[in-house]
Amino acid sequence: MVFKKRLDHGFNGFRVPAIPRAPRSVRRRGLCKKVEDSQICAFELLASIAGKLLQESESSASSNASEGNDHPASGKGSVKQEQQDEGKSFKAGWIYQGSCGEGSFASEMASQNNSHKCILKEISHADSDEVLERNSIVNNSDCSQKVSINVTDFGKISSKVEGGSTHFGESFDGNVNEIERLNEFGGFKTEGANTCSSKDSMELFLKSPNVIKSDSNVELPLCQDLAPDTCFSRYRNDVKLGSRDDDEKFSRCFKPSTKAKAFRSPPRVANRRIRKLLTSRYWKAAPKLKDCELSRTDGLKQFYRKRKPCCNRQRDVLFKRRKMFDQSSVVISDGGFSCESVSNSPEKCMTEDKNDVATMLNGANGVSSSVLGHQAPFHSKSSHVKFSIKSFRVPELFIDVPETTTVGSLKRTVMEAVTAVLGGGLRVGVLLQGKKVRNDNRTLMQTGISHKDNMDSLGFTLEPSTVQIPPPLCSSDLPPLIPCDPSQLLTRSPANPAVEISDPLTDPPPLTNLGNHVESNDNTVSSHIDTIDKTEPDSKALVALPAMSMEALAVVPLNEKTRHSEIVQRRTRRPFSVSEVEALVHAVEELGTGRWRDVKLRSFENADHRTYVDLKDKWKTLVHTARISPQQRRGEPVPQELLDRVLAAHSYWSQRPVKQHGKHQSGTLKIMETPAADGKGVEGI
DNA sequence: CTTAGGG
DNA sequence: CCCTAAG
Repeated sequence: MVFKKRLDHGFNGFRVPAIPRAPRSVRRRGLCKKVEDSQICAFELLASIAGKLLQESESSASSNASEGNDHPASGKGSVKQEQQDEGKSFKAGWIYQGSCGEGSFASEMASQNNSHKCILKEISHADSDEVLERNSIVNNSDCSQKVSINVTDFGKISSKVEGGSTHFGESFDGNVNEIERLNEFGGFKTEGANTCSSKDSMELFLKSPNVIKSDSNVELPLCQDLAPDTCFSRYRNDVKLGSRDDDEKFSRCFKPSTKAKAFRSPPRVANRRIRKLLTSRYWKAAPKLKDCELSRTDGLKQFYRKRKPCCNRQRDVLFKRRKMFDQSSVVISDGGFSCESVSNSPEKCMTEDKNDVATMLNGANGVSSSVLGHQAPFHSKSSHVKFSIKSFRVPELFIDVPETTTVGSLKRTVMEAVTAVLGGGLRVGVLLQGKKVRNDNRTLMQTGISHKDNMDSLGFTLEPSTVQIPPPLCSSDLPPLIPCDPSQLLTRSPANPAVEISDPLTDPPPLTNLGNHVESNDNTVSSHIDTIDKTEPDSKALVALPAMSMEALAVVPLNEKTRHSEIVQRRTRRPFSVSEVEALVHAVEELGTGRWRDVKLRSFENADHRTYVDLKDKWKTLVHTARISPQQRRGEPVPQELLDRVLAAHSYWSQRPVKQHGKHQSGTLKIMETPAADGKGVEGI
């Protein structure tokens, strides 16, 4: 059974801006081909589901009153109660669903490989149908085969056909167990969660018809209509990172959010603009964190310290958060959920991690919902950081269903998976300038998150909270389960940086909290599995857009820059893949050296992490590499052919300065397939 | 903001 | 990759 690598698909809650990702590493290429269609569908499904969840949460948010009721992750017993108690409260609902979903999901996966009951009523037809059809297309040959749909953090989905015997279920099972064993997956109790719970949860969802329908309708269309294949292909495209075709397709798929970059001419600025637009545009769809007020350092720390008992702590947090929400301000702890676990007693954290997660989710939802309600109040206190989170990406999901399954069951399965992930297996990551901020104990100020600075670079991610297992899974041929999301993508690459980046100085002692493990795992995973595209850190998950009017922050802090120096982290190292090199070489062949910006635009438009300076530097190193003996070369070997081209292009362009108009023209490169037709060439003539 | 180079 | 000087 080969598991295809899942493609990353930028997916933020609802059409969201995707973070550009570079093509995956060559290594994974082979694995990644296949059923992309289904992926898309699944993706869509996922998106729709996420949307539903969000909406539901929003709608019901107002109604939640009971704080004490949440025992989110507590597991089995509490599930039903919660359901009843909190069914109305969207937040609770989320949690509950989440945990239930997971459990059910897991259990089902384990127990029934073949059939999934259609607990869920049909949510949306088009989507599922699509998915099934596509799957069937792929798998049509063998009925016994199973179709696996893998939804990554990014929201990308990859489906695979597994040979006759389906192992997915098995493997999944194993994973689940593993997870349980580790306590990583709070809500992942197979036993506790049974179909019933899942059903219930599903019903809960169904109860809010509006949500469901609207979402599915809304979301699916985006991708389905737009050749999904192509969209995905982009990710796989190893050769050209930024090939226009891909971009175009891509953009088509995700019009609104997708890559702002595609649309922006001047990269960053435009990007920001777009972000803002998007933010406003999707305000409703994607819950935002508005007016999140972060109390600074002291406040945060104390805030945490005060709640030691995990359970209580969680509740308190939730409670406070809700409160905050009500006030139209969200409190974001620097540590975030993971942080809590970290700073406090680890063990407890471990066990209750799930709870935390759930809480977190609730908080998020609550936030968004509340945000919607009160956008106005901006308290611009000098020491507060305000921002909004546009949307979150749904973490990777791995879905395995038999071909013979019904659309309805598929939907249900996806729903459950999504619910499970959202409800129990997520943790929040904070990205600053594309880098993961690992140190939970640092204050925002120390981290460099001040209301005045870096707001644009501030991001949040939702990552699978359960980790530890992932690495093995990933590395092994096991299908990437939820935890393993490379993208990490989350971690995907971008995220990875966290590990490297973490500031040695300030980094609090290795708390070895889940969070840390996770991250490290992610890194590991990503390194093994994918490589490229994970971009940023963005990785994965969700993207938080700073779009808010930071300007609103009136007071300028005195210390704004204060700690910046500390923050300054080196960008994570992202070795160029062969495909990237190929793209670079090709671009340079055509454009010549000295036009790095053009090269960037031409071939790396979508690779946010590659700046023209990076490209220039890479070229520099390539030239050097080409000149040294193969034995002296390090890193991923670059095909000699490319190196030859590098030298040829280098020498060619060295002779004809770009600036020169006439001369180079005549000789124009024979070396290159595509002579510089661009600017200079033309001009020269 | 881009380039070009050194570090 | 970073940093910086120079257009």
